[in-house]
Amino acid sequence: MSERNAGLRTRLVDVGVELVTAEGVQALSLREIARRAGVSHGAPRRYFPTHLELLSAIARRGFEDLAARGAAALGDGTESSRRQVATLGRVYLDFALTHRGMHELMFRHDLLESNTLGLRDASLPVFGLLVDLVGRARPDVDARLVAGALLANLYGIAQLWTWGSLQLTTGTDDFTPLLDAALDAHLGREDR
Amino acid sequence: MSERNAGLRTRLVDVGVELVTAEGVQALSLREIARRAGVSHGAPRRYFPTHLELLSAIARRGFEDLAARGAAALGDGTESSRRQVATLGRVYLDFALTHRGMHELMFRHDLLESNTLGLRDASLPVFGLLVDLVGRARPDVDARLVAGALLANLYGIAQLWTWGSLQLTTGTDDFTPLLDAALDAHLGREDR
DNA sequence: GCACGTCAGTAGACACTGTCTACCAATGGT
DNA sequence: ACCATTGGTAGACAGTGTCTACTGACGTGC
Repeated sequence: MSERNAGLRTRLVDVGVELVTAEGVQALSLREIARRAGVSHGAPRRYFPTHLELLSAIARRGFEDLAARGAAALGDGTESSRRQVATLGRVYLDFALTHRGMHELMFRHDLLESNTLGLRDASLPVFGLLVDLVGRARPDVDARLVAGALLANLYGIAQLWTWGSLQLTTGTDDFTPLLDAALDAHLGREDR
Repeated sequence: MSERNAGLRTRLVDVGVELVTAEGVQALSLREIARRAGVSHGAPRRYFPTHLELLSAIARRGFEDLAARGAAALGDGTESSRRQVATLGRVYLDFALTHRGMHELMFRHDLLESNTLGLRDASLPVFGLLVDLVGRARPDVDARLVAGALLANLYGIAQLWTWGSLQLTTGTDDFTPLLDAALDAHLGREDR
């Protein structure tokens, strides 16, 4: 515990990340976070004028974490762009399913202050990279359109899967077939 | 207003449907619904033991509404299965974007009592029909898998579009290109 | 050395939420 | 005429986010 008193601002976000990871979004009440940080319920207001801004700061950690995992998985980027998109998709789905609370928070737009500059800054480059890779993998189509459709597909799979709506119909408890189906659909089936 | 006193049970659901349509999910507090129905805040408890069960009943109306619109749009089903899936997709996206509050509620699993029998009963047949049509349109693949992936794609498009995350990147304010991209991707491009 | 203003956090109030419990008034059956 | 069940009221309770008044501590200027 070196950051026992590392500034209340970051400590609140730390507590929030732990809390949403361990207990989910509904546990992220302002007063509970303050309690676990060992301060009064009015203290967070000094750094986060509203509850939503604190939640946005916590979600921002999620996007940064996801981006870091993506970058780590891509490595030096020597693989084909097609395979790079595949690994990005797998990293995203893995993240969404192992950090369900955080993933839910990251896309609960009613809980986030979307004009929080940091949020867009942390989430946009991921999408930019995806557009770039898709454009390289399929030079024949509108990359932004296909990337958008693919992103929507991945997000939808993540959501329906966490709700269990797809295990019943697909039969397995492995989302790989779904992921491959989406990648094949949007990028075409080639090397595998 | 013939149903001025049509039984509190259905009146509460009516009020909820109006409310979520007009003001969104966050307006659906138990006490506000009771207020607008002209009863005390404890009255709903007689018919809906918990808030979630009332919300589930409201969401059920959404699924029934959506299913009715789908059936009406399909007509007698003389078109090709490929085109039938296309119309279903368009009906769904239209519904999601013109009834944003209701659509959000329908997929807010943290607000719904999933073991509410009526909910699964109202939402499953829609998916069953989709699997059936996909199987007819693409007999060469696992229909349940492709239908699941397509459904996830449509849901993701609906969500990202309502958040405005896709208008920026695709340029237009018409979701048709995205819908067509998803359909072409999962069902193959043929008649158009 | 001392007043002064700023900063960080406390404590309490307010309106609102969902749930629970005690009560009450009507209604219909025997 | 009595009684029990039904359908709804009213108040309490713990919890929430926000707002405001207040309290110390700290550094700076004089």
